Amino acid sequence: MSSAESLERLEVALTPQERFEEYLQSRGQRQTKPRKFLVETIFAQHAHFDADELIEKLPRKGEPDYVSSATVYRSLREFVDAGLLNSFQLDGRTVYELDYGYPQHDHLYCTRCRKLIEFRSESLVETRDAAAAEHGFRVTGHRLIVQGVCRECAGSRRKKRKQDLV
Amino acid sequence: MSSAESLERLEVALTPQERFEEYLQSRGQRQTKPRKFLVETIFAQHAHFDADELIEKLPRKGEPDYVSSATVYRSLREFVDAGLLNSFQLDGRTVYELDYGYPQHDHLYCTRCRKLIEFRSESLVETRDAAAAEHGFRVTGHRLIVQGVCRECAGSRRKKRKQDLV
DNA sequence: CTAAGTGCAAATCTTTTGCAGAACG
DNA sequence: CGTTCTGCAAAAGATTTGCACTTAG
Repeated sequence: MSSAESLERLEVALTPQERFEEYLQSRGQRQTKPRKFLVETIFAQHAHFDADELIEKLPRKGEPDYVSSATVYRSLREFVDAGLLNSFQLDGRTVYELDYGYPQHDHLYCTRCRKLIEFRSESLVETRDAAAAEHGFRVTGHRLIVQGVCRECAGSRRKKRKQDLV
Repeated sequence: MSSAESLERLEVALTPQERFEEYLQSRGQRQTKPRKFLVETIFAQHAHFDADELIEKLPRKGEPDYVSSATVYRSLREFVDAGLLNSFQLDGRTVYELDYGYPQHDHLYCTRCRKLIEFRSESLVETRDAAAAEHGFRVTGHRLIVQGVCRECAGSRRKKRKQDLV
């Protein structure tokens, strides 16, 4: 999974597992071994990850607790739906991050080392709402990614690489 | 191509064709019939579009000026590189918009009708830069999409659809 | 001429889906 | 027990790529 400068975790009433259980019950769905195992694995660390990176960390086919990738993909969507995870697109793939128990934030994306840095900005939300209001637009959320070069990469003065995208 | 509330076009010294020609020359690449035709088609209107929508508007196989989709994809990337177009990800696909000759802006995305509304905000950029500065991050650009419901859709009180994503 | 560009078809990559058997409640 | 889930493999959708032929300069 990718490294990332992270924000503090918040106090929450329920554990992710409990919260997910509520979600499942409310929809007549079942608490299963793969789902439990995935929630556990994902919340065992704070990091951004995509489906593939998650699958890499899981037991392989044949080993105990193996989960097929179809189930991984299906579960990730449920977790987003349940409010456990957030997702967004980056360089073509879907990136997930912990949402439940973490404050709303945005990202700085270093195009050199591909690191995602989280940051909070109150005024950003205000500006967003003001702009939306001018268009009679009712905001439900937003996705902001600021591209650039992080402190570390800027320090080690390397020349721009071809991969510095978008 | 999708409808969109649009911003004014700016004054620019070169036409998109000329600008692209410069780009090609600077890299020892060639001005070809397909490339010329694509630039012409794309800049003939202001709209957001993806590769597939563009291909739909082009002549079919067998007709004059037909361009293979491989070439469409290849060219779109060149146009972005050349600064003619901008691109971003939306609902899984790559969306393009005219960049050369248009002011920098962000988007409101209506999750009901899928319309993209452009808006400008000076303070947004300032806020972005301030936040980035706190992390010693050198900004090269950003991508912001504000999700919600546009005036028209909010007016015609329809209930939320399943597709109201992220 | 000859390097760059194009069309075609096949290959990738990521994610989704149909289905038969497994497992919750 | 009746559903809901899962694993498997195949499908799908978007984009890329290898290659032989075409074309711009």
